[in-house]
Amino acid sequence: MNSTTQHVLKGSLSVIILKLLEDRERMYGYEITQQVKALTAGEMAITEGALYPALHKLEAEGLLTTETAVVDGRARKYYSLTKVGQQQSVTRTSELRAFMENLNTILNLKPAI
Amino acid sequence: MNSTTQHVLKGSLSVIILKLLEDRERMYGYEITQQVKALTAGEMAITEGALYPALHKLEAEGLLTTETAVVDGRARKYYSLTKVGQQQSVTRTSELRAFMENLNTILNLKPAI
DNA sequence: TTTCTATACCTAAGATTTTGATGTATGTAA
DNA sequence: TTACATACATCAAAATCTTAGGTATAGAAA
Repeated sequence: MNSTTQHVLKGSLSVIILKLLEDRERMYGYEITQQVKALTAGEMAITEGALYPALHKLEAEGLLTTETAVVDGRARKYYSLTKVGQQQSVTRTSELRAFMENLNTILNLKPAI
Repeated sequence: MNSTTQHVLKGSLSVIILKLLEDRERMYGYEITQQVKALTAGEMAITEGALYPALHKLEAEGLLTTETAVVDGRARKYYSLTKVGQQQSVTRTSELRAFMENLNTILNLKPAI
């Protein structure tokens, strides 16, 4: 993962989490890290030190709920969207899209040279 | 400016600066803040507290050079890309584009519902 | 004349957030 | 029995931004 990706990823982490949960309904932390890697052919990686605090924050804000389960002898903590979380997912996703359009305007500037 | 934009903007600030300088060759700080507002119809705003430290950092890294001038009685500090800065602008811009493609893959996931 | 707004630079304390390391524990394959 | 993948989590240090403030000129408005 290059450093540009690393920096921009920070700001979009919570939106990515919300959107993945919109798609899957129910995911656990480790699964999220693997899913992001899979969807981006390894170009994006979410570290655990960033992921878990972000999940806990979203939970504290009331956007996620959790339920724990033991699967194959290992504990898993499943996260899913609350009603507010679903609304926020829609809102923030469209905000992120709008941001990307603006960013594209800048990236597509033709040099005066 | 919404909070999603605010968060994602952080990570892309330096690339935006580099790209604007690729387009314009020579800009001063205040001009950069105004140009970003203009290009994004006011949806993005770069605060001075973020901009100036970022410019100084890029200069310290050797990507930008400066020259000062007095225009209409006011001091201006013009920034322009060094050779390394030009290369980095190309590199980081393409990294940012790649990031956006990956992000789009995630944002375009269809909910299982 | 004074005040406000726009232009133009900048810093600094505090807040937020991430990195990178570390810790715990189980299952499986070599 | 060693190593790796799975699975949770925390924490000190580092990085970075926000918010607020400071300095200064020019022009317009009151």
